[in-house]
Amino acid sequence: MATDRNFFNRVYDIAVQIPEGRVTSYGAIAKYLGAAGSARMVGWAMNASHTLPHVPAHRVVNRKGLLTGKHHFDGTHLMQQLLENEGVKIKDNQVVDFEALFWDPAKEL
DNA sequence: ATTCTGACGTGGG
DNA sequence: CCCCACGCCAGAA
Repeated sequence: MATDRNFFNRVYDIAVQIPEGRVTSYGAIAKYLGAAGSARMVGWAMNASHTLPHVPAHRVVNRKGLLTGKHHFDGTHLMQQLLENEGVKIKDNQVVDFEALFWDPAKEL
């Protein structure tokens, strides 16, 4: 894995900085990383985050605010519960007031 | 090395 | 808003 952790590290670095009760999109992170258009890789990195100590992957959703990655968590509703626990309301696998809770690294960071 | 596949995004209709 | 097709790059078989 030479291609690697550097890319993952970058994603984690951003994800970890996501404030509680806030959410962001893969594309936003990807864009901030300079990998705009390759948002998939961000998701891929998140997959690897599964092995890391603590990465708030539940705060990362797709551009529609849909909890696309909830399937990758242990439970089926773990991601939703985590978000709701932070004050983020979920409606039909979708973040309520997504635009209001949206946290753009390129803008906030 | 070749071939999918994938936690996405964008553009066109 | 929805649906469809393409692009994008990294990793696994």
